[in-house]
Order: sequence, then C-alpha cells, then structure tokens
Amino acid sequence: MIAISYIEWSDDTIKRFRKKLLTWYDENKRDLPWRKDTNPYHVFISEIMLQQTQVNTVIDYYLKFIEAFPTVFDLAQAPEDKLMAVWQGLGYYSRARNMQAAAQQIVFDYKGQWPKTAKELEKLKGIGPYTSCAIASISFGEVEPAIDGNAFRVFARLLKIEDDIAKPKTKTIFYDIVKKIIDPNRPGDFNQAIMDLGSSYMRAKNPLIEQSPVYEFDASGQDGTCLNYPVKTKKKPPQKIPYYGFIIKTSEGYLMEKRPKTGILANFLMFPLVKKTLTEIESFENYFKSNYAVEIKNAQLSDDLKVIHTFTHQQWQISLVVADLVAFDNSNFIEVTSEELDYLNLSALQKKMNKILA
DNA sequence: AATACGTGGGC
DNA sequence: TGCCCAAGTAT
Repeated sequence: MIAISYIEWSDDTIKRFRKKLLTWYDENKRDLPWRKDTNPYHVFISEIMLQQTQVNTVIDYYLKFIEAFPTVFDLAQAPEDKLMAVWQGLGYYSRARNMQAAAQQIVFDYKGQWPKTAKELEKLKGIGPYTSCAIASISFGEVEPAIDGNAFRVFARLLKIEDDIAKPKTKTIFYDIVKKIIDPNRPGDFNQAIMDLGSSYMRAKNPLIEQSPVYEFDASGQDGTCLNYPVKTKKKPPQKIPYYGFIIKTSEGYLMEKRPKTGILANFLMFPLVKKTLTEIESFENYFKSNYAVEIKNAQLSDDLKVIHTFTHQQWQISLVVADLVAFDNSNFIEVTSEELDYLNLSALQKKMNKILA
C-alpha cells in the first residue's frame, strides 16, 4: 500500500481560500448567457451542452436551443428532427436524446417540478455525478462539489494531489477533498468560480501562475511543478479504420443511407460507407446489389478523394467512390436532392463529405 | 474498470 | 501532422 499524500489545509486556510476565490469571482466572473439566472432548466441545458465541450462552442448552441425550446415542457414534446436540427454539429448526440428523456421525466414523473438534490437529479437520463452536483448547487444551493475537468486540475495543482484522474475511483478522492473546502454558504458560486479559475489562470496549457488570485494557496505553482498536475494516464490513440465512401449520383442528387439506431452517429443520414476488409471487394456494383439490393453502375474509385475524420476513439479513413444509381429496393436508403443536402440534419463528417461535392 | 461516444481548436 | 484538450455519462 502506497501512502498517497497531498497538501492538507487548516480550517483557517480553507476560510481564507473561500473568501479569496469568491471575492475574485464576484468581480471577474464571465458573463455567460446561462448565468443570467439560476433557473434549473437553463442550468440543465448549459451543463449538458458543456460536457466535454468548450464554452465558446456552446454559447451559440445554447442561445438557439433556449429560443427553440424555452421551457422543459417544450423540450419534452419536441419532435426529434427539430431537436436534432438544433443540436447538429455539437457532437455526442446521445446527449440530446437523453436530455429530452430527462425533460419527459421531469414533466411526467415529477409533474414539472425539478428535484432539488443531486441524489434525485442523478436519476434523470444523461445526468451523472458531475451534472447533478452542478445543478443542485447552482440552482438549489445544495452543498455539493461539482468535480469536472477544471476541478480536477485546479485542486490537483493547489494541493499537489498525485492520484491519476483517469481512474474512476480518483473521483471520490477529489469529491471528499473538495467537500471540505466548498463554501457552504455559496456552493454554486464556489463551483463556478473553480471552473472560471480553471479556464483562465489555472488552464491546462500556458497557465498564468503568479498572477492567479489564489497563488498564495497554489503549492505546485509556487514550486514550479504545476504542469505535472493533474496526473493523468494517456488514452489509447484512435483506432484507424479504412472505409469506402460512396457518392452515388441520382438524377437530381445523391443516394444516402440511414445509419443504425445505436452506436456512433446513430440515425444520421450519410453517404453509404463500407468497411475495407482484408478480402478486397471484387466489384462495387456486385457488392451493393448482393448486400443492399442497390443497383449502381460506373463505380469509380478516386485516389484523390479521401476524407479523414477523427473521433475520440476511431479515425475513419474514407476513400471515396463515385457511381451512378440505377435502382434500389431498400428502405434504409433514400434519394436526396442537392438542395436537401444543405438543410438536412447532418453530422460534421457528412458535411465534410458534402464540401467535396462543391 | 475499461470503453464507446463528436467536434473544433491550439500548438 | 499528430496529439491533447473541453463544464462527462452510460454501459
């Protein structure tokens, strides 16, 4: 058993830290659209969008989303295409579906009344340990630390916490530490102040160490080791997967395929993709006919047309094949006009392929 | 516990 | 370029 050590603060230090942090926050907090009030619906929408997504990216999406679905009731009854129209391009699309499921839970299971504790909030779809604590603290004043990437980094640096934040059990270590430090009188502001601190002075790269408002509490900043924190083991690089991507021309546009209901880019319309396997496809025409009941002709593999798209865990290397449609008998496929391509709900990958057509 | 799940930006 | 990151959750 290795003893994990980190800096421990006295009660007095904790009190001075809260005061310093919140004073700084009161004077310097970012003016963000979801900070105009503490309406739980607003906090909920922003927190879901902010999962693994940067503030600058979220701002426009948030404004459009609130305009399209002003209340939890609007979201609960929204048609899927309208929901996806607002979310397209943001990524992690299950967030949008879970978010609507959560809205329906609020409306039907909770009669429109938001639960006020992290424990209850975590029962909602798409709301986990971080988001439940964020909503509970910001909207309802519950004293719960919201441990996100910022909190990991800020407290790891302040206290020189050596635990690997890539390991799930480390979350409870940080939770227990921050639970003692969080200001019981202003838990929501405390959590948000830590996030603002983590995105400015104590950012991942190029931190502003000595100018930090809490430099006097910053152990790793003072001894020049702050870039060693937080400790985090590296993830595996994305697996490279070669595909053929088919641009199948129709009289007025292209043939598209509806992706499976589960998995990556679920339900999106996309140009048909076929994994390249060890056994080379002998003929694109025969492949489409026997596998999809889709008849094509003039299939031409282009060495110039390649699209590389990197997800978190996969990199798709797509070699494009141009062909002409003859006929098809498969409900998973649909003819789309060139004009429709411009306003359909599409993934960033499909939009990347669209650009090649122009 | 480990992996699936998107995207855009920075260096 | 390739790698890492950015307010995580579900399974």
